Order: sequence, then structure tokens, then C-alpha cells
Amino acid sequence: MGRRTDHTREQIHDLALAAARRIVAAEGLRGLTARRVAREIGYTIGTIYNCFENLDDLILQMNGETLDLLYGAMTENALPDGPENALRALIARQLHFAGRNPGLWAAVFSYEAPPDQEVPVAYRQKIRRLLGLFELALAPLLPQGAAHRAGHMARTVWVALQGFSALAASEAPGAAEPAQALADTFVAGFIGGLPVTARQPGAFG
Amino acid sequence: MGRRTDHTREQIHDLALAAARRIVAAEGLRGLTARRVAREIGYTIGTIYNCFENLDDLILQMNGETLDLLYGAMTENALPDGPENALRALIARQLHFAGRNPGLWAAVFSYEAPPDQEVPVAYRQKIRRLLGLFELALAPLLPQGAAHRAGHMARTVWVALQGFSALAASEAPGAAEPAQALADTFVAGFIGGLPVTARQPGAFG
DNA sequence: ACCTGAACACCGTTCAAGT
DNA sequence: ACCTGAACACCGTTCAAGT
Repeated sequence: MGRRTDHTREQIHDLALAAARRIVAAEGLRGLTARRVAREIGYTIGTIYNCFENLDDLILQMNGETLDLLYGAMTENALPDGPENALRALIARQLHFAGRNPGLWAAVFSYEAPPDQEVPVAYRQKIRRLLGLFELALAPLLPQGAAHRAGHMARTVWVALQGFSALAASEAPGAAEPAQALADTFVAGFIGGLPVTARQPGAFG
Repeated sequence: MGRRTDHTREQIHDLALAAARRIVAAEGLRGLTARRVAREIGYTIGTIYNCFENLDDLILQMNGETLDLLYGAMTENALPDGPENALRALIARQLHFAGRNPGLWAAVFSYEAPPDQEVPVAYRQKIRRLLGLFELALAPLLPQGAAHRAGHMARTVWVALQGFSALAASEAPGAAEPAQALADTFVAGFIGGLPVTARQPGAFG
């Protein structure tokens, strides 16, 4: 048989990831198979296993790209002035991203890694970088002397946001009570609970 | 070949669900196959398709049972006095359940239904029933005249809790910053933001 | 060096054949 | 009526064979 020289190994790698994204965006993780990716990029199944350790590796790399896209969507425009507005914008942008990319986002949160494999460092860092955005927005909302809790608060907001964005990815476009509305209630409550001096009153009132 | 009479159809149905629970508890959704369930209960693959429409149907019924178990775990003991304590207890119980049944809980939140199939009414009701618990606990925390928002608030807490319980199901037993700690921060903030008169101060202080 | 495709051990799902 | 198991069209993964 032998070897083709149409593409470098790296090009094949990228072609495969792009095909995977197309499939998952259209049909979810269910539609994704190594053989189908191979078919869609015009190579054979063996070639996929030349570029990726296995299908889990491919999925993890695809999800890593999705986290990068999310980071891009959250940072491409300047955040509004004021820490509270910045926090709200970060949340709104993530929900918007999840709503616009339901299949890809579902792939991120509904992927169950095999029991043996641990999360790669590169993947962890992509999440850390997103967490950093929340940390930065939250720090000014904390009272004097509690700045060291920004990381903990950011993680709290981030984890809660996983619930809201999972909903955003699964809900129909015109949902009666969209994830964004619930997230607004969450932020109103959460920020309202922060013991800061200057704050506009009564999002609940 | 013919037919066995060892078990009624209903017994086979329950045997299959029990086997599925055992498999998913031990290995996650990845280990679950229709053929394996058949093997483990001593019937052939055709019999599984006699009792369930397909594998998705089986998973949905299994997840429905998990929601019932969760409801049981949340209601078997009386809730502590005071609406705030009750809410905290509900959240703690759900996180505890997720932490003790990581595989089964992951199956609930990481299951992606096929695009065509909609969620059965019975399944929706199981979720509604859980939401009802939160609604009941939250109502007294709302100011006069805002009782009609209890449903919305309950949904907000519920959705955020999905994030925390997903974390609880995935974290190692001795996690440095366990889901429960983040959920505590969430509740402190969220309840703190409610404009109620009598409240103990400063969980954030 | 690396693409190929057969091979292996699985899948989900269907359905004629049997009792 | 309903359990069986072959059949079909797929899988993920491996690896000797080829250039």
C-alpha cells in the first residue's frame, strides 16, 4: 500500500479534529466515531490511530479546542466597567457560547473519561485560564482582607455556572425560563450576599 | 428454541435494570451494553429487546430509578428546623448522594438523549418532585409578596446544584476543595442576598 | 516513516425460527 | 406469547504488509 504525501501528519491531525468538530456540532458525541472521521477526511482508520492515541484522546483534544474557543469568546471584547458588570458579562458570554454551540459544549461536560486516564495538564490549564477570568472579576467585589478568597469564590461561580451552561446547551431557543434568567437570579443573589459597602439594592425586591 | 418460564417479563425487566445499575455503579456508562446486561442476567440479547425499546430506554429507566433513590435519600430523614437549615440540608444530601454514587449520578447528568427522542413525562415528574423539595424550603426565605417566585428560585438553586453535584461525583474522596465547600459558599452568598429581615450575618465576613 | 486494510473482538438492533 | 440466536451493519483498536 504505502504512504501518501498529500498532507503532513500535522495537517491530518488538524483535518481530523475539524471533522470531529463538524460531526459533534451537528449530531453530538453520539455521531462521533474514529472510522467516520477517517472517512470524512479521506484517510483510513489506521491513519487516525497514527495521529491520536485513541478516540478518547481525540475527544479530549477537541474539547480542549472548545475551551480555547470559549476563552476567545469571553475575551475578544472588553469587559464592561465595574466588577459586577464584568462578572455578569463573563457569565452571559459563557451561556451564550453554550447556547450557540450546544453539541460541542455538551461534549465538554458530558464526556466521561475512562477510569484509568487522568486529565492532561494542558487541559487543566485551559480551565485554569477560564477560572482566572472569574477570579479577576470577583476580587474587587470582596471586602478588604478577603482578597485571598477570590480563587475559592471564582471556583464556586464556575462550578455553579456549569449547571447553567449545561442547561443553556440543552434548552430550546425560546425556552420559557432560559438558563440566562436563572443565572441572573443566581448572580443577583450571590453578589447581593457579598458584604461590600457600595451596591445597588434589591434585585430581589 | 422457545421460551423459558423461570421469570415473568416483569422480573426480567427488573433483573436487567438491577444488572445495569451494578455495571454503571462499578464502571460508569462506558461499561454498559445491552449484550452484557443480557449475559449477566442469564438471558440472550433478544430478551432485552423484549423488555426495553432499546438501550436508551433502559438507561432512561435506570436514571429514573436513580432520581427516585435521590428523592428517597433527601426525604428519609426529617429536615432540620428553619428554612435556611432545611435548604442547606437538601443541598448537602444531594451532594452526599452524588459523592456516594458517582457512576450512577454521572449517568444521569452525562446522558445525552438521541436528537429525536423527547424526555418521558414520568421522568420529568421525578425531577419536578425534587424541585418541589427546594421550592418548599425556599418559600419561607422569600420576602412577603415574593412567594410566587419560589418556583423560579428553586429552579435556580437546582440548576446550580447540578454543577456542584457533578463535581461531587467526579472528585476524589479527600479533595482539597470539595464540592460541599463550594456549595456552602454558594448558599451563603445566595441566601445572604435574599432580602429577608432576620438572618445570621457574615458567612463571608 | 507512515498509510493501508485485514483481522479481532466486540457493539445495537432485527427477526425468522422454534416451543 | 416470548425466548433464542443468527444475521446485518456497524464499532475501537492492532499490526503485518507494503511503498
